[in-house]
Amino acid sequence: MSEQQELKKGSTPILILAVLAEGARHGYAIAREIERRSSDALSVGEGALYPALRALEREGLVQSEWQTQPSGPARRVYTLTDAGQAKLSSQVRAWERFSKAVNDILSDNLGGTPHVQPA
Amino acid sequence: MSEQQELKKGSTPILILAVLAEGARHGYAIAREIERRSSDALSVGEGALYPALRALEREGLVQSEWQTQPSGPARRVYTLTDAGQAKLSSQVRAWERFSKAVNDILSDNLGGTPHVQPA
DNA sequence: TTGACATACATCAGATTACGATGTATAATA
DNA sequence: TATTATACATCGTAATCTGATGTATGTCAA
Repeated sequence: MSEQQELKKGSTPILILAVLAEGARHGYAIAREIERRSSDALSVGEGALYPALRALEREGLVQSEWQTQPSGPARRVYTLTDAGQAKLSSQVRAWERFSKAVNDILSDNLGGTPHVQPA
Repeated sequence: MSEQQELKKGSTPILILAVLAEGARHGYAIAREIERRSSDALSVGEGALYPALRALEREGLVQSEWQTQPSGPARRVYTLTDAGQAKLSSQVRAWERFSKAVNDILSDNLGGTPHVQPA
């Protein structure tokens, strides 16, 4: 499947990778960070988050390690791998192409700058 | 489900509505138009197109009518309803919010203008 | 005339994904 | 004591996409 079609189906993995690019985090913190950075416009439910994290680890894009705390439950902390960083880069490019394509199709409804039609 | 979460799952309906906003078209022509207007960046396969059209009609967002041709197979021509036009408008706004939110999360990987951090 | 290709509809199995609920457990706060 | 927040995880259900397959018609080239 092409990366653009992956994006069409689910944006969760790219959002997780983007958050992890800033540094290692545990699952719950990733979800909160996605909400914070999108001003609560996006949220990844736990039923989507944990399966997605396991899939990313299975694909070698993230690594995880249990971390105990002096207080509170243990956390599984995720780190972006080199492969994950590379995947993020190509996914970001795919997102740019995808969102441009959608904007092109919606352009007449967006009220933006009119497009120049190729001859 | 919120409209933004609908977008996360599937962009096909909004693309179809946007094409139909320009005028009535039959299914096959809708698919070709989506490819054309996105410069082949997006395509809706037939296995996604026809079920999506039927769903849109079930929801009252489009209407269809069989049209015979002097030559070639009959076509089912779809027209946007008033409800469909209204839905398109709100979906376009939802798309703008959604893509902005994704861009906010990806911002550090996009190389665009840096964001001002709120105090 | 045969085959390939484009048009045009439609359905199906299989896979993926998301949602919402539920469950476990710890700790702080009211 | 009850609620809320943290933090993990799984499950059933629903929705959706892909790719394949099927039916037909029409055109065009070999």
